Amino acid sequence: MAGSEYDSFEDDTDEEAYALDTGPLDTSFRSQIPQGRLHGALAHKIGVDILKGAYAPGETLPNEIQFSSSLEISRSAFREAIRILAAKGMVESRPKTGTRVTERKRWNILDPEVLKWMFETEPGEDFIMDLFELRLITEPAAAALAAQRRTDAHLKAMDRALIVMAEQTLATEAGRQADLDFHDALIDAANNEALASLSSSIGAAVAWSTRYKQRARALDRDPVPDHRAVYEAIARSDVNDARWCMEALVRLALRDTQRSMGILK
Amino acid sequence: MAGSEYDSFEDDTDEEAYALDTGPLDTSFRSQIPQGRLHGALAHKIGVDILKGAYAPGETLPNEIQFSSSLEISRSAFREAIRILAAKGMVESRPKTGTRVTERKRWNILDPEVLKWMFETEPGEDFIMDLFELRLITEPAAAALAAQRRTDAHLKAMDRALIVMAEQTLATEAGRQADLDFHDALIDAANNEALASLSSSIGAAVAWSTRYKQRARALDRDPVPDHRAVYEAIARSDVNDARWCMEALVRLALRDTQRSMGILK
DNA sequence: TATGTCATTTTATCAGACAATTGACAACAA
DNA sequence: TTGTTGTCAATTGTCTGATAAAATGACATA
Repeated sequence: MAGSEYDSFEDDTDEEAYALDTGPLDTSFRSQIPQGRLHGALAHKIGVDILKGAYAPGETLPNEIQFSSSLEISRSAFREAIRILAAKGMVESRPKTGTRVTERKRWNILDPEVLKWMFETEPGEDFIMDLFELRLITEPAAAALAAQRRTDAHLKAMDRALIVMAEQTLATEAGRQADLDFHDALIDAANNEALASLSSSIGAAVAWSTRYKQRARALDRDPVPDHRAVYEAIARSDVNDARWCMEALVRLALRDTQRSMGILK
Repeated sequence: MAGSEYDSFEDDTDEEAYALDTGPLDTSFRSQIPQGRLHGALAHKIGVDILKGAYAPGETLPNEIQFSSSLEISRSAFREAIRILAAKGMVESRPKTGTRVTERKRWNILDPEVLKWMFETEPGEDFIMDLFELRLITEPAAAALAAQRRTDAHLKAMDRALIVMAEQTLATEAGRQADLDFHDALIDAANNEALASLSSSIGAAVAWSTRYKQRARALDRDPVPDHRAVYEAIARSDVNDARWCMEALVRLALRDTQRSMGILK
């Protein structure tokens, strides 16, 4: 598993986190150890710029000729990048008028990539609250469904993940992966494709943010007991307790995230 | 408002519903009164084919040269279409290996376009159940939040929409629009951007399906009383009742959808 | 005032070339 | 045998430059 280095969800290296913001018209995204394809890297860059507000909704981008040549990139690669952003609802193109940023309401902010870009831009507190409020709605419900529908295989997978988490902690890549594995197994147990899509999008984005978390300060709290409690409730098929324990878990995660982002002191 | 005819979410005309399925390698999408851009139409076509299972996950599509020339389309337009699908997690390209359909688990099925494509393919009962199960989780929660946070302006907008619904019914475009307006106002009242994104994606797709619904058989049930009950609870700031009424509303919508799709007799 | 025509701007599409990546396999070495 | 290295070929990726089509806004006309 562990994601082929080569897919549309480009694996960002840590270098990127240290990249200087040189404004919307630089070409640094090119020299930054050009990971992945040009169109993907460019979509990423413009997407993040839009999320940062460098281009406001309603604003039209420079036209293809100007923009692509100012970025020293071919029109085709540029257009493919724009196509990606349009597919995520962030821009809209039409002849004569040009390509303009759509109103924020229409952005697919639950798209995994958009969500990841969001967390790269140090999103506002209100957005983080919205996201966790949504998690607070869906995750406990998912846990409740999992408690009803889980099989022994699901329990086994969750248990395995918890063991790895316990010995690796979230400071290691393996530990974070185990955390994801736990949630994946839980979502799989809930047996709802739509819920799974939503949950894995958000989960991945939040997990991504924990990398910054860990960088900022080592977490003092041990995450295993909360997870274990959820596991036990699901193992007992205790629907209400599963719901409740998961709610507690998400609330703790929220606090950790707020703390790491300086919202709580 | 009412969506410019000219955006990446191409407005499909009714003609399309009558288009014959001529298999994956035809070029009919071109002559079908070519609505919108070629890349969008092609992404639509291939996307729907993937959802229908014409291309299975893991399968690699014909290479760019072959595929684009068999469709009598330029490579650039073809590539832009593929870029769109990749942005939605449905395919993955790499040199030498080609472009292959990704595993279903990675598709962004909550993307508004993907969802719309899904409903065009007469999705399976299990998918519809998953989707309504998710609505059953999120919509009552949204109604509860709306009951806490609504302003008089929200109430006014909802009331206006209900009046239009009452006099137009869901058989007219204006009536369906009023239905959407009601839910938009409700979601706006809930004041959660992430929840709004999710809810409007699903809501739009389901509303889209009601067009087929109406075509199949006129709905006997009057939808206004259920909506009115939700409205009143929100107006009273009665959180629990708002949640409960919305749950009832979604359950009724589920029954209608099942009925129209022949799942219930 | 309303309507139709037309020029202009911009994206959309096309064609064809070359570059870069990578998977497969052969050749070779330890 | 086993692992390493190198070569080849297939495919996507990128570039260039040209032409088509769409939509806006100005302008003429009724």
